[in-house]
Amino acid sequence: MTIKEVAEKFDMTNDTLRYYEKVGLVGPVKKNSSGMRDYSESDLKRIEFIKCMHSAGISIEVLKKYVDLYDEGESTKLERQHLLEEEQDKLEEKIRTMTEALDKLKYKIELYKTNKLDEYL
Amino acid sequence: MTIKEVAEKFDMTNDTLRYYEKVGLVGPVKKNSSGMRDYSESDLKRIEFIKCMHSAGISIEVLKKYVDLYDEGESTKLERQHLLEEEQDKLEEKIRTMTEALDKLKYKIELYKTNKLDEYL
DNA sequence: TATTGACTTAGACTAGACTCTAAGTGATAA
DNA sequence: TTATCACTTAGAGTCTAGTCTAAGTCAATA
Repeated sequence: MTIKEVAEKFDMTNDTLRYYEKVGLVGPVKKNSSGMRDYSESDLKRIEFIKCMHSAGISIEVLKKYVDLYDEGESTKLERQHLLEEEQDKLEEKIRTMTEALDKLKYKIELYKTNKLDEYL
Repeated sequence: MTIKEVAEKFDMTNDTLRYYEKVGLVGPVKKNSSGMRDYSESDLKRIEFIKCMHSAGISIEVLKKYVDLYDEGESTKLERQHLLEEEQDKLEEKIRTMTEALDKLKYKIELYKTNKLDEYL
């Protein structure tokens, strides 16, 4: 699969895909006889996982660490699990924070709708 | 209330408070006779609201726009409401995205725990 | 009185995550 | 066969949201 096709599939830019490869999140991606990237199935699966995790707010740095541990092999299994568990905690905390903010936002919108605004902001 | 006290109360830095004032999110904060900031109750309420919304991922730019509309007065009420409704939609979408990612993360951790990992990454 | 410490300002710097530019290569269409 | 187009690289530039620095002021303590 070409870089363009991958970019379209995952709705990201070619630049972002090359950037992910440069920092070592993906690949190195195989090149065809003309030197152009040809993404494999497993490249695609990595990209999907990374995109999903990154869109949830997990940093490139943390994802890179995970990928590096993965590439080191079996011996890092437990460390990888712990890394994921930490990210799970952070993610749950973030969702809580956002849900709280959402509630406040909804309350404020309610004030607007019922014309009961007399507050600061 | 001094800048230090406010920073402690909301767990942010003096620098961030000055930055918020510089971009017009808060204040202008009153100064005492020695030229030092003395935050009022309504400054504190703004800061609390802004901190909460920003921690949920609403950008400084959007918050600034809201504050500016607020300061323009009554006539912008409907526009402000619409702005908040848009942010509500975005926030709900973000929470959905993050919840999806969280589910995938939990599933992956389960694979680690039951030693069923045979996948990519 | 001298120094310490918390504040003030303007403005430079930083990190993270891209995003763009310039210069070049290879395959295909006119 | 020349032009066009999608790709390649290295490296520079951008944006957001701070964060830090330098130089200075003021009040309180040694």
